[in-house]
Amino acid sequence: MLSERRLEVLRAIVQDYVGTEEPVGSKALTERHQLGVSPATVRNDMAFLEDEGYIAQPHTSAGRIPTDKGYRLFVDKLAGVKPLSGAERRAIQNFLEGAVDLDDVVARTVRLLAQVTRQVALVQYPSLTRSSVRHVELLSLASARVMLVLITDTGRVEQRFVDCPAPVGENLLADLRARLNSRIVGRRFPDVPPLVQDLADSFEVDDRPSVAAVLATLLETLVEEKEERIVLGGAANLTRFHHDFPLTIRPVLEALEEQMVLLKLLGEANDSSMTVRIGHENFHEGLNSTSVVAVGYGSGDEAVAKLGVVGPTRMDYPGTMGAVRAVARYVGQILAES
Amino acid sequence: MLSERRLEVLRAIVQDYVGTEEPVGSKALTERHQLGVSPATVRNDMAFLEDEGYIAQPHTSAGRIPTDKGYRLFVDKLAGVKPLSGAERRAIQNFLEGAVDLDDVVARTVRLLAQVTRQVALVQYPSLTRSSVRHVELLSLASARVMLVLITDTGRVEQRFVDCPAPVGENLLADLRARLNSRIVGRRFPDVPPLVQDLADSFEVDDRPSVAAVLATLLETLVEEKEERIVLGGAANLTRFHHDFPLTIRPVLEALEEQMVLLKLLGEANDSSMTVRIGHENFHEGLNSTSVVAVGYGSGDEAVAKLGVVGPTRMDYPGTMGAVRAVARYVGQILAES
DNA sequence: AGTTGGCACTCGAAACGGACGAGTGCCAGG
DNA sequence: CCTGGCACTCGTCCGTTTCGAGTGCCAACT
Repeated sequence: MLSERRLEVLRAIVQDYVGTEEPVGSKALTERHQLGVSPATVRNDMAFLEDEGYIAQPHTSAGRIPTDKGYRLFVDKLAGVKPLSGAERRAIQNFLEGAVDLDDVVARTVRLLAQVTRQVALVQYPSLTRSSVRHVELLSLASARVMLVLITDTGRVEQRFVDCPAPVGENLLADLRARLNSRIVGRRFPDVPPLVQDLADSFEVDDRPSVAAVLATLLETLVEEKEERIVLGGAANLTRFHHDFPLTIRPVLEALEEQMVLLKLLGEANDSSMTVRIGHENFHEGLNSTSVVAVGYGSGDEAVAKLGVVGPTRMDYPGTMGAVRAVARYVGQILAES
Repeated sequence: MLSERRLEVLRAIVQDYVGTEEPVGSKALTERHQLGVSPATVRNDMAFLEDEGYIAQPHTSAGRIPTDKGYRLFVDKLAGVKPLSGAERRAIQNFLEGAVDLDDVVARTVRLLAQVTRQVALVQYPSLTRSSVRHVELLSLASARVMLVLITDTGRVEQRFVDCPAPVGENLLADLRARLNSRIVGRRFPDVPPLVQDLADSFEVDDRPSVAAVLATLLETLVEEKEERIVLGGAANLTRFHHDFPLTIRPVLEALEEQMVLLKLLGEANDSSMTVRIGHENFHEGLNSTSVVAVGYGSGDEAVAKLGVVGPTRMDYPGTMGAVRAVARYVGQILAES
């Protein structure tokens, strides 16, 4: 077990390194923090911390920098969540309240988050699988071509084209629309399939294939994963770190363009509590020197999607966590109002 | 006027510089191209070209690089549009045909364009102002709260919330929906306003304020500019150039995050023909060493939106122009089919 | 007039090398 | 267990040198 003072030394190292971005030595530490001991003692502690894998030195005769394990300990045990100032909170609220629709809420959120944290922001669209149905609309485009529009309680709209095996009349369409809505409006997506399973049977034999086609498309839309879109912003902030190596920025940019990767980054986070994944804890090369701070947000008690930021492992964790949490809360409020 | 050979020298300089990314000298030029003259002669020509402002030298005793003016001449007079290979064309077509809806078409297009050109790709959503109305749907959310859904012939869907001054019954809603659709379906957006101007008058006095509110929101949606969204991809390609200066990548990334800037970049392009804007011709600092190649695309004869790429001024213009044009054509085909 | 070879010159990039100093590990004494 | 002292390491900084690609100019040639 680490003694109280050694923990304190680790905390000091993390704080200084995050501030200066330079390896921190024993002398500088004692000068900038009241540890009550001499540099020599700190050196011993540092040697111990290094043996345990919490810190490392880039090269001999240089200062120490925290390892992923060190940051992990810092986040778990040593760091609180720094709340935002009142002014910042008001600014967030004002900015979000100007949004006109869901797209706008998401767009504003991502900009806001990038600006406040000065890092790369990720915002997942309210997930379909946790949403419920507000309305289903069917439109006739051509005789055998139908457009299906699905509206969720989070304000999201999905549309699909359906090619039916037989012509579909307006009466049939109206009938289907009415029955469909009466059955599934207000239902959660996962609950829908059993509710519509036998719906085709109640129609004329000739119409059943067409009805089945529409239903199939509907169910497909409900489970569609690819539509768990994630919006990204603040990529320019990447240039604030890595100032030496455009080489290191490359893989990060590439990773950020892969929706699948982003989904994983946010997706593995636990539902409501905040998740911090540090360095190699992200299962993706190229993100090995970045950390992800993510948290769920939602219109009510339950999280419907996630948002978060991606930054260097050497980030200001307390501040970032505070900002992420605050933004998530306000977005939740805004969504609840609409 | 420039002699034939001097033009040839300029072309050779552009080609070599684009290939090697290094200033090109007189000796190397004569070795790599059959100009039929000696380095000394080329030196004279270079001096002339420099006087005229087509090329410049980064420092004394270095080779020459083309200026913006030089690239301009190259693009206008010396370069053709290099068509893609058959294999590339087939790959494009296959990739685009897998799209399931408009969002998917756009997403695939931007990825494709970034991949083919190995640069940053921009794709503008089919513009609202050139679209026509396919259907308007009205849904009751709460007694005095209505959701308006507008569907365009390009498959795009816009939704808005409307807060009405008075409760809106289902009958009223159905009535309004029917009348609205009968008047404006199939119309171009700019033609809509006069068609609905007097619509409120034909309703009960009590209902008129609510109807007016819905109409107001509808008209607002029609003219909304901000929704001329532009999707961007391939930002990682930025790191292929600028390998020396992460300093230069910064402003570009920042500019690319501003929707307004992107709109301008694409928007000033002429309707159907291809536009190439080189270096300072882009009215935005930070994009002074980048060029934009843009072209309109559309489902029919007319362009409904633009797409293009952003790359360094030292880009392969013929190849890029060929790729951009090819992608635009195939996207147009795909849109026409759906 | 246009082209060519020769030549002196410029100047950035790369290689070299020593001084500097922050930082370390270790040890003996408090 | 803490502390001051000390020898050692090694990366960074900075001035110097070397090297060579490239240039401009000029006289000679066609």
